[in-house]
Amino acid sequence: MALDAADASMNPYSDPLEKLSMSDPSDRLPPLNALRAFEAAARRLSFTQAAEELNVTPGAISQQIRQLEEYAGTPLFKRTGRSVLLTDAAQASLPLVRDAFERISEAGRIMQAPARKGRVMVSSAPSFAAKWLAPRLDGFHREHEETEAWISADMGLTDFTTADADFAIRYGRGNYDGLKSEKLMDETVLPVCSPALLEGTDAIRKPSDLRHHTLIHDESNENDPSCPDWASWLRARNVKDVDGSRGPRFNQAILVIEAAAAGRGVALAKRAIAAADLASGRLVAPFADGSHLIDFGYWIVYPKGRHLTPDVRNFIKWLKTEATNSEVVGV
Amino acid sequence: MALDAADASMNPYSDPLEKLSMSDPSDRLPPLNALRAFEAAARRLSFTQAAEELNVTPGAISQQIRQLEEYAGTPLFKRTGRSVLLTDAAQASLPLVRDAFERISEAGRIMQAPARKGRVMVSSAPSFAAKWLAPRLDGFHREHEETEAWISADMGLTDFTTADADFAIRYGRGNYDGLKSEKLMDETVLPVCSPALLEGTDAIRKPSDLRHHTLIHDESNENDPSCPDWASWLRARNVKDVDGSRGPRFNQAILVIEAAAAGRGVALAKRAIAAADLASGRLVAPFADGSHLIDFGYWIVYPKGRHLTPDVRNFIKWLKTEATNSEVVGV
DNA sequence: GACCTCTTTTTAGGCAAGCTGATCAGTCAG
DNA sequence: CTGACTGATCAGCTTGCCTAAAAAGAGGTC
Repeated sequence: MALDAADASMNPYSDPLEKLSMSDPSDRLPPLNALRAFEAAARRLSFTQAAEELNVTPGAISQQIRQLEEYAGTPLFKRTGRSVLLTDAAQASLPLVRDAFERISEAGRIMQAPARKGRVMVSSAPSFAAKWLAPRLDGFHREHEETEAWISADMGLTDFTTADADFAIRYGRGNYDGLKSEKLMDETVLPVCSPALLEGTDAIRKPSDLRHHTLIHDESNENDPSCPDWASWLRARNVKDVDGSRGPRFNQAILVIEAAAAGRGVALAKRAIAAADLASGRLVAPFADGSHLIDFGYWIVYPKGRHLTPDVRNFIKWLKTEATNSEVVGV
Repeated sequence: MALDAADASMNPYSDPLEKLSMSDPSDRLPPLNALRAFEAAARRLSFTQAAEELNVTPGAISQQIRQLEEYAGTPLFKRTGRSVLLTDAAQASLPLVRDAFERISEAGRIMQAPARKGRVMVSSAPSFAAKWLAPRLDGFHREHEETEAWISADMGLTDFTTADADFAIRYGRGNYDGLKSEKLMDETVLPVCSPALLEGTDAIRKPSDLRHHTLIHDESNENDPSCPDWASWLRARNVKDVDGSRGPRFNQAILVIEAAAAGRGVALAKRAIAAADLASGRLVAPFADGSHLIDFGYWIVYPKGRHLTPDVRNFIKWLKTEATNSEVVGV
């Protein structure tokens, strides 16, 4: 279908202009590695930080940017000595560059899919991984013998641009920029303690009995205003003669659980994290009505546009079933 | 907002799995240059052709593909000895890769926009460029002194992946895969000849007079069934005693025009290409009702998603005005 | 079945891109 | 002014990438 091959070349205009259409095709695309430096530098607005991110020296970034500016024929950064700013040309092209790299990253994952077959890699907060996820993993493996799950327990937000987890389980409100999230389950907090504390002279039977016991505090909930601390829990139950502020504090849910299980006192613990120990009898919930639903919950999170393999989808499906069961059973 | 920085690391699962999340981030993205080789090889289904396209040897492509396959951990091509086929992994990732490169290409253009300011680069068929576009260009330059137009007269389809024209003017039906097209103007064919042929003993006054003259044929219209040749033109006018098949044939519209202007005979010419010579009196249209509207026309064409600079938009606007004027005036 | 042709692959070797490390230069705070 | 931070530059080295040439397969042909 050479539709306009109709006309041919011998005309007075083709000669002096030929070099335009004949410009070396290899110049058509920007230098790709330079683009990566550009993207990082533009995102951080700092060559130094871009260099750290890409594990090279600032000099390397500087040269890559210069190369790209030679390609563009125009500056991409305004150097102000102390910091760098984007020029209009850079600003205008950046979204496309970023988008392109996201696609390339996703394409890379898809290419690797066959090699990863039978493997699901999940990133999760350590406490949740240890106390909720890990104990259930055998069940998944029994259902899906061909699939092995790799759990990566990470602190902090999972950065999907550098981590290579298939998805993450995050604790929060579910609103994550640029990420798709599906609710896994709600969370509730409730008082828990070692069964030993239900016996003896200071046996715990009602909230006011707490005055004889150590209160263990979980500071990992600072970001969640809906999550009660001991003070507000006691206030809600009209318990006046217990000081809700005393007692040890831990910044990790798992430490709270372990301290309570060791009999050090009564903790206001997350149900999901305490569940396994409640089931085994290592911990007990002394009050029937102690539970308190909070705003934060567990979410299955992955980048928008990510293609999930069948293995991953199976795992997520299983996770949701487990979550539903554990909520129904109250464990 | 370290939402799930709540939990920390000391748990039995973080150790053996740490290497997963800690995998070198530089491995996250596929090797970019290898990706370009992959895209070309996948499109052509041939390493050899991909090598030609990228101006390298087949060996280079082979190595790049191997490198990418090492990254993917799985083959991307099935080598059948005679040709190569895509594996599922390659097939699945290809659309994303292609998309990414389109964005990168577009980003590159945007980066170059400031350097190209004041320049509009148009690709057009040689005949149209010489006979319609070039004569009008002065008018554009008078209206937009700050903008210079560069005309690239190319045979064949403009390949926007290698050419760096801002847009192309194509002759055809306007349906081009993956390209956006806007109608510039229709085309009609009509008999034209040198004014000398209207005088003397064999002066042309009515179609049947053509029997005394040479018929010049334009073979550049083979693809357009709606475009009449001399035989069908004569048949439509019930002229029986003229042999519509005799006479010289040219495969380029501009040669047809020049032959007619030189007095060699009567040509069935495209109005747009003949217009300038008709206006100057170098050519005349011997018959009042000789025109015949055809299906093919002139289209302004550029890749979907291309960002047009103000200069380019001005030029296109001017082109459309010129086209409308020339159609109204019938020139 | 031997041969021919058209592939991709595999080597060794060379060139150039890219990085480093040190130095220079500009900006800003104290 | 000085110290601390930034990016720019340069020489030198490393490494990625390409070429050239030969090799290995797969069809097709005589």
